[in-house]
Order: sequence, then structure tokens, then C-alpha cells
Amino acid sequence: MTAKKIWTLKSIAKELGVSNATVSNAFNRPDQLSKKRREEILASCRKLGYSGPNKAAQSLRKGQFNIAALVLPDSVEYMITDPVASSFVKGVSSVLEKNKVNLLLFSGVSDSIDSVADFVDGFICYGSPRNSALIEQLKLTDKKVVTADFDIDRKASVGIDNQQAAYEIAKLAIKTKDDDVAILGLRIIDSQLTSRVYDLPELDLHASISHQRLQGYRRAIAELGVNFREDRLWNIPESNHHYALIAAKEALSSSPRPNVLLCMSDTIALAALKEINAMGLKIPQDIRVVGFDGIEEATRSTPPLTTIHQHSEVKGNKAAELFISRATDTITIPYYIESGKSC
Amino acid sequence: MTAKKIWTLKSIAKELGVSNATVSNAFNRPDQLSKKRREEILASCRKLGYSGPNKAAQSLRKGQFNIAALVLPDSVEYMITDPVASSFVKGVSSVLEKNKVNLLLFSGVSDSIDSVADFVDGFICYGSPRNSALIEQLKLTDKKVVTADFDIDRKASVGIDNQQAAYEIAKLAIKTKDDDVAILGLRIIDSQLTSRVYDLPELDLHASISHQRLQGYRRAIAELGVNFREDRLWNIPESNHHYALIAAKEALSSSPRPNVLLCMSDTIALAALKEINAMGLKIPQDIRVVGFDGIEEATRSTPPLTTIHQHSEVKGNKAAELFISRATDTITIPYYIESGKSC
DNA sequence: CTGTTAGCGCATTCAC
DNA sequence: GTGAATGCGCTAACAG
Repeated sequence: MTAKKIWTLKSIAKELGVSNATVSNAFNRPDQLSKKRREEILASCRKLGYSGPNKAAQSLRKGQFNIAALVLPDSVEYMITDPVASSFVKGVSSVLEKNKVNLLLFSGVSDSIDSVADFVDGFICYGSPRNSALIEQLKLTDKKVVTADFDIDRKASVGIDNQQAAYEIAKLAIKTKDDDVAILGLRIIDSQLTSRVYDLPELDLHASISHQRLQGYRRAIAELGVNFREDRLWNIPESNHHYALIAAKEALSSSPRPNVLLCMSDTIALAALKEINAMGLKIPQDIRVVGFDGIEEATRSTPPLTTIHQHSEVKGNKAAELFISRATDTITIPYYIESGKSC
Repeated sequence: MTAKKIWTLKSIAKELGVSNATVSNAFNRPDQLSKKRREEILASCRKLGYSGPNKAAQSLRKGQFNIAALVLPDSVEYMITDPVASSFVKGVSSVLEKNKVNLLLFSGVSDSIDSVADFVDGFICYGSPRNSALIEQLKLTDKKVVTADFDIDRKASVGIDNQQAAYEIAKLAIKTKDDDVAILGLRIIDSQLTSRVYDLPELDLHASISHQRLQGYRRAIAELGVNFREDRLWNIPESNHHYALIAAKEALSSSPRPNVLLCMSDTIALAALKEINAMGLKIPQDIRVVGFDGIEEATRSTPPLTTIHQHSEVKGNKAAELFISRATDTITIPYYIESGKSC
């Protein structure tokens, strides 16, 4: 058994008795040599087992890598099981795949984008990364940057009108001014704990989608003349069943029991539904619940969830298209209300 | 506003009045120079905005990239929303992140691994890629290869004993020899259609986890003396709700109606549950259903699903550990039966 | 259409 | 500790 020969552009050129420029052109610039010559060379290369110019060297030379880093809000492991994030990734990947750009998953808790900045063409940033230092770095980098569900000055971005959507769904959920409303919020404050929020900090967080949604809820509450008790706002650190269930139990066992639950994600709302069902309460007679996102599981729950459907996959598509086209537009994506049976 | 200076090792060395070897050593080989000198240099670099040697050039030089390609069974967009695959990715990413290795998502329908082979350290392959040409290429590559849920000769791999697991859950689901069993199979044949399977091809597919599970079911069926009708096997091309529902409807409307459904994934089983509930049948009195995988949603269904819990995330951990350690072991991961209420 | 050459940015070796 | 030299594998410009 002989060791497999590892060819390089230079060695294969010598083997074929042509100049290395010719081999390079055969692979990269068809117009630079006759069709016949090119076919011959490519055929010989294939026969010898040379699959083309080394991609790493090519990238170093050209400064183009065909890799997009997808910056997730949190560590990869926390995000990948979130159906909303998954849909977004799906949308991104489908467009990137078509354009032969590879997808690198990048954690939002990384120290610095420097660890990858030298070998990616740019960043697609889904939500505000937990490590806010990354945001500053993204502002400064010369690489392409596209953001989704948040903004960086003068960079391309996609998103929905969170405030308006939250407003609309709240108007649907709240029926009278005597309703007792509780809000199960997502990443309202920078805390890893599930807890009530008594004081909202006046941070940059104002730009976050959670705060926009909160403003939307508040607008509806004010407009309907409901008396919203400020101790009726919960913070849930991650959109997962575990944390959501804790908050839901706390809210549902508070007294008097709220009869309207505004949830900032479907995952949260589904946890609430489960708890409400377990308590033997009737939805929507005893208590009304609305979600946000429009994940698939929400159409299969009992009862099906009334929620904002926000086309996460399309959002991903658009983000990737902006990335590919190097445009710097701000795209607002439409949403619709998924009318379930939960309110 | 002045353009930001882009430093290179060489230019920064000149600026600092030291040799470029010294700068390189300051970043990469602390033992090669005094601590004091090193700190000085690093501090100056930080001040000037040089964040260290260019990663792309470093990689080309060293032949090490700190990127692992995760080869998915199908296109990225099809897989990312599958909760089982997501858990696996989660497990992989958590270990890679700790080792500062980046994760590149690679489609199982790509033409060739050549498009990335030159700039990754190797491949973690989750399930058999739809494009089987990739398997041949993976056999030949000099890069690291770890497989999960299938085998490539003499490469590292992780998985569970699918046959035994399927056998055990089938034994649980089938109560008497007069039971009428239907199997909702996953990727049993190479077809994009949801349909009955009348003839099983004798392909390499024998090595696939689906065929191992099928053998496990068959062993239980034979042992219990059940008369299994060969037209009671369905193929579902992807583990998603849509396809699964089609198969479930077909199976449940066949006559006589089966009273035991062996499902090769939880997603399939959940679709079946939904249909059964919609038909007004009682589980497990009228019909018993078992799944496979142990996804979280299966614990929240009505009724909770009886299934094989297979620690997908741990599987991902192990795969990544094999990758990092360059070991070539075959690891078999334990599973357990999640006793729900569906059988 | 072909061959030569100078880098892309770096790591490593070797003599000093 | 230094500085020069070589090469990782390739592309693009240029002269022929």
C-alpha cells in the first residue's frame, strides 16, 4: 500500500508539464484558456486525484472565505433547541447553501469575534448577544454584518414591528377593563433568574425586542383602561419550558389569580397552558393566554395557542440575502395573528 | 477620520522595533521570551489595535483550523428543526466550545466534502448523509472523522444498540399474539414519499439505524407469535409532523385498524397521537403507541409517550470528545425506556 | 494562450 | 533573545 500522493497546484502542474498558472486558470478562469485544454487538464487532475486548488490557501490569497458566522444570542447549546432560533437558522442556511456559503455557528458568549474574524466573510447576528462586548466589536469590524431582531448603527438588519404586534395581541387577549393581567416576559432584565421584575432598568435594553413588546402590551393596557399591577411582570431568562414553568406557577398561584397571561414567547405560553390544564382551569373561560412567535407546537397544544406568527424562517432568508448582497437595508417583515383557541 | 490601520505581524514588529519572531513568540510561545518582554509586547499590540496573528494565515501555515464540520443527514434546513438532531448538535457544540473549536454546519446533500475539507480539521457525521457519495469520500479523507448513528470502517463512532432498544419497546407495546401491529418507519427506503413498503431492498441500508430498529421490532413480533402483515409497514422520508401525519392517517384508516403502532421517532408517534385523539379513540385502551428518541415534547403530550430515551445530547458530547481526542473508539451509549401512558 | 514572479500573513529554523 | 530566510498553496499581474 502506497501513501496517497497529496497534490498541490504546483506539483500537479509539473506532473502535467504545464505552468501552474494554466492549472489555476483551468479551475478558476475558464475564459483564459481553450475549452479543450481546460477539459484535458481537469480530466487529468481528476484522474490523479487532485480536487482543485487548496481552499485555505485560496482564501488567504483572495481574502474571501465563503463562510458566514451566525452569532447566536447565547451559547450554541442554549439556542439550538429553541424552535424559533432553529427556524431562523433554517432560513439562513437555505439561502447560504444556495450561494455556496458555509455556516459557522458562533456563540454569543464568546469573548471576542477575533477568534473567527480572520476567516469568515462576515457575521449574521441573531438577537443581541449575551456578551455585549461583541456588539461593540461588530460595530467596528470591516467585515459584513447583518443583524436580526436588533440593531447596530448603520448595519443591515431585519425584524418585525414588535411593539405593534404585542399591542395587537394584547388587545385581543384583554376583554374588559376589569381583567387582571400578568406578563410573562423574556429576558426583560439581565438576570439568569426567573423572578418578578419590580424595577425596570433604563438601559440600552430599550432597544431590545422584549422591551418593545412590553411597550406594546403597556399601550394596549393603557388604552383599555386596565389597572396593571407592577408586581405582575415576570422575567424569564431563557425561552425554555423549565424556566417558563416556574414563572407560570408563580403567576398562577398569585392572588388574586390573573385571568389574562401575556407571554413573550410560545414556549412560555405552552408552559402556562400545561400548568393551567393541570390546575383544572378552563381556557379561555377562566383564563386567557396569548403567546408570541408562532411555533409549530403551538398549533398542536390543547387548546391551540393564539399568538403572533412572525415568519422566523423568512426572517432568516432575508438576513442571509442581505448578507450575500452586501446591502445595508433595514427590512421589516410582516407578521400575522394566529387565531387559536386560547383567548 | 483616519482609516483604521490594519496591522500584520511584520508591520507591528517593525513599529515596536522588535523582530517578527519575537512578536510571534509573544503570542504563541510564552516560554521563548521573558515574561516582562512578553507583557510589554502584548500591551503595545493591544494599544495599537493588533489583536494577534491572522488566523487564516496561521491556519495555512500550521495546517490546523479549529473548525469541525458537522455533516448532517440532509440539508441544514431540513435537520435543524428536528429536536433529536438539535440535541445532538447541542451536545457537540458544548464540548467543541470548551475546546475552542468552531462548528461548521455541513449539508448531507452537498456534492462533495472537498468544498470544506481544506479548511476544517475533520468531520463529525450525524447519521448517514443523504448523498452517499459523501460516505465514500469520508472513508478516504486524511482528516479526522467521527460518526454517530452509523459506521464507517475503522473510524471513531458513537451510537446506541438500536435493535435491542426497538425489541424492548415492542415487547412492551404488544400485549397478546392477537394484536394487530403497524410500523411507522423512518427512512426505511430511499424515497421522498410517504408510503407503504412492500419490498425491502437488500442494500447497505442494513447498517442503518432504521433497519436495526426494524429488526428489533421483528424479533419481538416473532417471539410473541404475532402475525405481522407485511403491508403494515410505512416509510416516512423525514421525521417531521407533516409526513408523519400522512402515514398515521393511512395506517389508522386501514382495515382492520391496527391496535399497536410502533413508531421509529417521537415526532412520528406524536403525529399518531394527535390523529388518534382526533378520531376519538382511547389510548391505550383502543390503541397503543410507542415512540423512539425521548424528546422533550413527548413528555408533554396527551397522553405522555412511552418511548426509548436515547440521550442524544450525550451522544453529541461523546462524538465531540472523540473528535478532540483523535481516538478511534466505538462507543455504545445506554438508553432507557421512558414509561409514559401511551401503552 | 503560457511561464515567471511577487506577494497573501504567518511559523519555524538557523546562525548570530 | 534577534534577524534573515524559506515555504504553507495559491492568485494575479505582467511579459512574452
